[in-house]
Amino acid sequence: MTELADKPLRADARRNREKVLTAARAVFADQGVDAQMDDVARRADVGVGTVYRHFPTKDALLTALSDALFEDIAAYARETLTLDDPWEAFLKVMWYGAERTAGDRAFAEILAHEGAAPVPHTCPGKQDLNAVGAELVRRSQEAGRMRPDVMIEDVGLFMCGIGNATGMPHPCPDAWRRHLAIILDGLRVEAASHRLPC
Amino acid sequence: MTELADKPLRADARRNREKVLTAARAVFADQGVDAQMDDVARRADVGVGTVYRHFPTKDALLTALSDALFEDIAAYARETLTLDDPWEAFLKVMWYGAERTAGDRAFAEILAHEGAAPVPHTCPGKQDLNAVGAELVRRSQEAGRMRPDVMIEDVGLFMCGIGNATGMPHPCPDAWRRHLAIILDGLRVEAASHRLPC
Amino acid sequence: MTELADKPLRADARRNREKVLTAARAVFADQGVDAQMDDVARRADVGVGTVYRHFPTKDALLTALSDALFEDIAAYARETLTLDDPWEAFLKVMWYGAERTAGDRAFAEILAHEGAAPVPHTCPGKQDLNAVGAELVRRSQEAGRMRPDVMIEDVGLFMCGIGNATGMPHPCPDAWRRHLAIILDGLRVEAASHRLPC
Amino acid sequence: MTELADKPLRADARRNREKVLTAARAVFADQGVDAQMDDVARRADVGVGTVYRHFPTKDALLTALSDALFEDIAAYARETLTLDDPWEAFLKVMWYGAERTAGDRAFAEILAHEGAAPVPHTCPGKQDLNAVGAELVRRSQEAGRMRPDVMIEDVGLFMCGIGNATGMPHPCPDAWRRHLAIILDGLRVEAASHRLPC
DNA sequence: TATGAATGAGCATTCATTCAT
DNA sequence: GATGAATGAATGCTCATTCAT
Repeated sequence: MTELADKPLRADARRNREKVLTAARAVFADQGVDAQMDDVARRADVGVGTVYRHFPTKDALLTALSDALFEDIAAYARETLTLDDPWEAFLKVMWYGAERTAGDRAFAEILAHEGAAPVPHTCPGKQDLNAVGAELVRRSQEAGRMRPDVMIEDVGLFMCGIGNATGMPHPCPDAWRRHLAIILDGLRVEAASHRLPC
Repeated sequence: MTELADKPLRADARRNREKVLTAARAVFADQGVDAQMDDVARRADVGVGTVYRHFPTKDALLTALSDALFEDIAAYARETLTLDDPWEAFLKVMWYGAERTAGDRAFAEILAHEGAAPVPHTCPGKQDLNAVGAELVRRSQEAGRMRPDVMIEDVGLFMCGIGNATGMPHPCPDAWRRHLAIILDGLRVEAASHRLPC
Repeated sequence: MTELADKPLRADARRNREKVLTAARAVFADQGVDAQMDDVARRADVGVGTVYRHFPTKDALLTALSDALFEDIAAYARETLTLDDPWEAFLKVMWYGAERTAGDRAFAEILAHEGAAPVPHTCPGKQDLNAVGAELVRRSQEAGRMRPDVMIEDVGLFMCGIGNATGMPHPCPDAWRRHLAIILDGLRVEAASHRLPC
Repeated sequence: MTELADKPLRADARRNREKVLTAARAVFADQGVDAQMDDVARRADVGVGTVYRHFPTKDALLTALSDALFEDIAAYARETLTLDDPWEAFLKVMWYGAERTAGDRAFAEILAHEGAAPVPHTCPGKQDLNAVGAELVRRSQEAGRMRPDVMIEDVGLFMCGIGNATGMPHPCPDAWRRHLAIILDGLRVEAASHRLPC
């Protein structure tokens, strides 16, 4: 009953939590948000009850997963802040984020339905990524490489588009790469033909 | 006994069919493909049976809705073929199509999940739009206005991205317009910084 | 509005009633009692409304059909009453009735579920057949050809058994003929090994 | 940790499975195959979900029920193989099987619609019963007690007939016993007046 | 009067979540 | 704590019957 007595248990619990998260990541990435909690449990080789012990609802699990992914991209982005060329840094982050998004069907779906999404707009990972992203955008614009009328919020739109482009019929494998390449070209100062609306 | 004689009956049915289509358009546009048939019926102010009389399955209804939208955009596109400037024509079609897509959550979802979609790849409206779209792309490229490495299939990706971007949190209303503007700038010959991958 | 004025209409109506009955006979004989009223209407080449004008419910239609079949068998049976040999007469009726039953899936099903059947026990055709059948049984027993412990009510059981035997897997086509042949042999005086129970 | 250790859980599930089976037996025996899954659940005093946990579809439940009944009769039949008199053995099995069939409306219906039945022709219980039944028939015929032109497949027809005859209006309770008695008399060598058709 | 479109209760099945073991 | 069986509201679809035209 003491805190020490719980420790071994907690280690066990943490291990289980990891098993659940890993399984959930695989299952949702593969089948999208409509995958079933039972599938997650089966893949984690635990009972559903255990999944629910760690994540009280399916939405909570999806949120944890998404937040971790946002956090991961944010961490990557933070590292690029040390690079000399902010535009190159921005490009790297976009390619990295798109790669992660394209590989995770549930994440792409969640990005897309942000309106009625299971994941709150304000989860920490997303906030983080927004902050670093904004800095990258600001520096790229200051360096005169990115068109000045782009806002950090626009970037979320790109990601969402990329994610959902996965799986669309297209003669090229990884067609999303073409999608992103065009967008990135459109973001360059040289590309701006008009000022963005709004 | 004349052909006109039985019109009244059909007129009634057609009126109801329109009511169903209108209701379905609203409900699915609003709630996406997971909206319920009962909601459609309720909104149309008819019984579910009536919905099913006109459209034998939910998928059939979704297909009818999507196909009509494809057809509508295709018709618009066909008109622009008479314009002198093919690039301007292409721009107009993109703006029109995006406008339609952005306002219809179900259509955007269907575009996005083309793989396992309820709507067959080969519905006539889609074929139509693809044909006219391809022509617009070809002419724009021949006129030296659109980067030559773009394929008609890429355009579907853009639409899908635009559609799913709707509803994302963004300080601008109609944020998708910014998304599209950037993409269109990225499509110009002047914007191409590298050849597209694949 | 006079009776005469209605006459032509009634002729029309009678013709329609016949069309419906004929179609219903074919449809129910083929698909059993679960066939749909719409199928009957389609086969009769009339609207469902017309079917319902002549027969207020599906059960009423099924009853009319069954009753006509009972009546038909009863008529056949009445003719055999003129034959010299009552046992031969009985045999003829059984073979005739079985033939009709085996060819009509709905009739067989209705015979089988008499308990919760759509058709009232007391429809005239059935009463008729019972009366003539009872006479045939009585005479056969008086002539010393049929075992004396058989009751007319037993005969209904045989028919039901025959009807439902149709369609069972069996190496012989018309396997029900074997079924009936055995039953008829079992009904002969010579066959009785014990008195029947009850 | 021993095999016995997780028995309690399984015991609980098995108890529920039994409850479902018992309820289903009663409900389907009473109302036939058209009885509803909700009724089964209500009668078993469990949620529908529980019924579906143990039997994935209604057909699977019906199959389990039928197969168990076939198996039960087959077991009974196997015991009679040790008796000296094969004809007596055959009679016992027929009476036993008929008793079981007469009390189960769904089973009788399934026997009758073998063609389009929910239960596969090849369920183990049925195969079993067929095998033992064929042996009983063969021995009865070798012993010169059963008419030689009877086939094992004919026996299925009798059962079906018996089962469906239940519930028909008849002055005797258990009228099917008279039906069976007559059939069995018809199967004796002495009863054969002609060779069976086909 | 005939038509067939409209109705809606009914039914098999699914799946997020709870809870007894 | 972990397990997985139990729960039951929800959902797509059917079909006997009604009723406006």
